[in-house]
Amino acid sequence: MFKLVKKNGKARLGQLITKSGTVETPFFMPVATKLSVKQFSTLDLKEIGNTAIISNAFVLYLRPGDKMIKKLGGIKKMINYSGINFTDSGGFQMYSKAFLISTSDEGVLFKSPFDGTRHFVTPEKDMEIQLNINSDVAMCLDVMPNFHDVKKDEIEEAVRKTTLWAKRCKQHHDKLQSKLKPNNKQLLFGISQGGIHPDLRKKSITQLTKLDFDGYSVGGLGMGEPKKDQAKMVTLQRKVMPEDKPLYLMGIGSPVEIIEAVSRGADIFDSRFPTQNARRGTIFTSEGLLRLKRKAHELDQLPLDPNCDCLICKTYTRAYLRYLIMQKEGNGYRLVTYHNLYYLMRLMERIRQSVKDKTFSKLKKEILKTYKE
RNA sequence: GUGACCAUAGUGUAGCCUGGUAGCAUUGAAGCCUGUGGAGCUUUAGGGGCGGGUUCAAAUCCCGCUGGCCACC
Repeated sequence: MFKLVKKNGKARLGQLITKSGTVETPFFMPVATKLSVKQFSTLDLKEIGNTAIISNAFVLYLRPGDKMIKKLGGIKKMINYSGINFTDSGGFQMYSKAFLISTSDEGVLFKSPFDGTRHFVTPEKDMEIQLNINSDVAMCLDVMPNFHDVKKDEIEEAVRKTTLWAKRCKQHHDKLQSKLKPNNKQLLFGISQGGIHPDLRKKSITQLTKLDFDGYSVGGLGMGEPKKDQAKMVTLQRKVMPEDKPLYLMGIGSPVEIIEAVSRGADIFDSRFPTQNARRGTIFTSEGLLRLKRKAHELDQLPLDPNCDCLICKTYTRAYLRYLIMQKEGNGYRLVTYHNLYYLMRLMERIRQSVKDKTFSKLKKEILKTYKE
């Protein structure tokens, strides 16, 4: 369920309504593959005003097992997080040789990176896993080729398979859901593929929209494609899909790309970008990127971001945080993760507010200027 | 005092026996990171204590000095 509340240009303010509650869009989800944002707790998430996270159905199926999570009452009860939760299908893992063995029209053969055991996952099976886990929003099992070392005809083949599987996901999901009460239903999003080829991408989205999903994701991007092409795919998808459905740009989490995508009608984002960058010393600030590991900050008494009012900026100096990161102290990773996610939460908040106030373009200009070059 | 061992990049080390481009880790510098395998990748900078000998050629073999370390007295 989605309600479009307001628009400013193509930027949208909306509400995503799930069985665990309603959250305002646009929003960003930190990645919690194994039911935990790395170095972060659900208490921290609540404190910074985070409203949604995404975990990974395939990884959870391997450990601790979807049936185990079902016994524990589903994700929501198990981790006691106040926000809503998405699960990714595991399609993204096809990008990783550590997981993928082969795919066929029937499904995908994965190996467990934990113990090497093999698992054949069909679209139907994937839906069952995600329903056992009982996330608020499930994702279709898609086929994600690495478009850097793959020819166009292989991307076309991925689109074909993705559509085929989307159909089977939807049918099986409907069947499983039919037994549930209306206020207890899991949402299901389709995922488009097609790399950065407009014709393939358009074909993919068009086919998906016929299946009537609760939302539509742009998949397969955030892999080093030119920013222009990424933006083009968002524009294209927004144009083809229904306006009263949310557009989820998967895997994108840099401030500039988020605001560019919002300006083209994207509503939902997720990425490891802010958390991974934090751990590696790249900090988001009101003055642009801060490279914390530079020696120039060895004695730096300033906070990470002088204009930030997060607990970390109010408490610690760059010098101390730099030292902790250099020492690879777990606590240091946590502190910088806190700031980067806090920064992104505030950005999303400002985006929503600016759509309300009709000042989105001004905000976009400010963010682009901040991260110029 | 006597004897043994050691001395290589900021730091920690490999090579030495069987002379011939000095390798690795970390640190420094720059960049990358986007539906996360618990912290990665790429590029780059920086070196054989001092003096002498042997040799076409010495981090490598020999002598002395200096410094360290251990044992004994």
